[in-house]
Amino acid sequence: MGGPSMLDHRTGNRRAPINLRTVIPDLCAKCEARHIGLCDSLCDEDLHFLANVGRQTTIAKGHGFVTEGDPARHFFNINRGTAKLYKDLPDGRRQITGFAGSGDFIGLAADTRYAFSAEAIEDVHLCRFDRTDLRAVFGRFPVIERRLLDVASHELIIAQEQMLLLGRKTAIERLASFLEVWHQRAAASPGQTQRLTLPMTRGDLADYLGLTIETVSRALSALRKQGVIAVAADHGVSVLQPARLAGIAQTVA
Amino acid sequence: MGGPSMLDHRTGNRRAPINLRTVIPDLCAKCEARHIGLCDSLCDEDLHFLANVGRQTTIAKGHGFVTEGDPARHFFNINRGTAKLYKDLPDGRRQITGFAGSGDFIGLAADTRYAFSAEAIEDVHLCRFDRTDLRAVFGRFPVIERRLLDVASHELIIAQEQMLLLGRKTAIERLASFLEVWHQRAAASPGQTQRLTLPMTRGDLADYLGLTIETVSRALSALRKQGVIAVAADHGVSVLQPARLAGIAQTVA
DNA sequence: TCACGTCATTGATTTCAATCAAGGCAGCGT
DNA sequence: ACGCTGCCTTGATTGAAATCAATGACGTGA
Repeated sequence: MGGPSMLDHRTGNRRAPINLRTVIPDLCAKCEARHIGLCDSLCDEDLHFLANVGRQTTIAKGHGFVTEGDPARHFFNINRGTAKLYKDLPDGRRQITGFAGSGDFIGLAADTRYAFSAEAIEDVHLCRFDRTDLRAVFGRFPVIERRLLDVASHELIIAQEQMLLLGRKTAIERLASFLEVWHQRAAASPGQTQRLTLPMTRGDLADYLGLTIETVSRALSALRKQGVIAVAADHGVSVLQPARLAGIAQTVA
Repeated sequence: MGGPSMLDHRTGNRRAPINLRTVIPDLCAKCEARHIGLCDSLCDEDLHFLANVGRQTTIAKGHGFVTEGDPARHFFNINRGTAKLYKDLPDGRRQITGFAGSGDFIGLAADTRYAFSAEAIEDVHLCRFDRTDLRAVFGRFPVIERRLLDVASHELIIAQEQMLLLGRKTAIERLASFLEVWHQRAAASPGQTQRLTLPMTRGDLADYLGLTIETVSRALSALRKQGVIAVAADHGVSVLQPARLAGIAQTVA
């Protein structure tokens, strides 16, 4: 205790990039007992502190766990599964603002009340913790606050890209853009190359892309007939021609 | 030096809300010499530090000062005037992702490169500073980093609201939503009650709402014919029936 | 095995906003 | 005064996606 690495995590001046996917689950110290990883060393006091913060929870597929307008008491970090985040209009129209998967953080877009609703589209394992506790975490580990600002900035970039999609792209361009993003994400993680398994239904896709179910289906068929993708029964999609997909998606660079 | 207020701004534990509109311009210490206001007291070292950070600049109406894809070297804080932030597709389609006015912060939605372009739609006075300097500012005044996280969170909320607008609202609902927001904002600041002067052209409005110029014009005419608003020549709009406007806008709550 | 509900695909028709087109108005420089 | 340009409005027509409609595939439970 008191060594240089100790100082590091307190000041937040650590050089090595810290991935939130590893940082935040470690806050669920009580549940998963993976205390180390936040930084090189933690003192007993830190461990004791972390042991009382997060709370591991499981949300069954199809169940909501955040409701727009409710007091924003919690933050969430997803360990496994996928959730959809959405906003509804009084007459039932819905806009899905994003899908949150493993490692993703839910609850940034909230002031005193949640600005969105959230529902599990697969069984979701997540770590829940109080906003008040989070404030204490910031005080103790400034690097986390810095990291959250980076996360928020990145989400803003994504959001602006989605505005471009919703405001100015055609149906087929929207589908291609979506597949492009998920293809990139899948390719980034080591494993299979071009085969994707999308966890969401056509309805979710429609609500995400600002279209109807029928138009999503037609756009997928169009891409399939052009030989750009292959569609399987189990929500599986194979990207056969990534370059053409990117071209259709109007990806700038 | 060393008093309680000193401790406050160093630890960022100040209770009173700090408005970025007052905080960040003060970083332009060299230009405006309004050093006090960040917190109750600053030591000589702080003043010297602040005197070398921001740089006051003026951007003439119609001129761009951020280009999407360029290395993101600077942050900006607007002191006066309005800028539009936008993304373009290769074929010229444009989506304006937001308008930044007095006190607003530009540059959060950037990683190593800008994810958007920015152009002044009025003469803009802004304070420019380097991202590298900003990092040092964070180290010295943690309260600013905390405040920036709040700002980013709020922008995420706005962005999600805009996704709902672009993905699911009709033309007239989009116009009404836009006027509703600007009406609220204007009403919040003391002064005139219902009269707005919009700084942007119909074209900008169209690019912001995901419509065409003609459709924006028609929607404005429709609202005018319904007696909800009155439209003046100089981009002036008076909200005559705020409640009906909100109803048309499908504002949830 | 069958009935039922959910989800997806495809076709026919309608509709809302885009496009095409014309004209008005204000500012500006010559 | 004149023409010019940029900006806005309004009308006529077109078009892309929504809506309406029918059908098929799949999983589940009786």
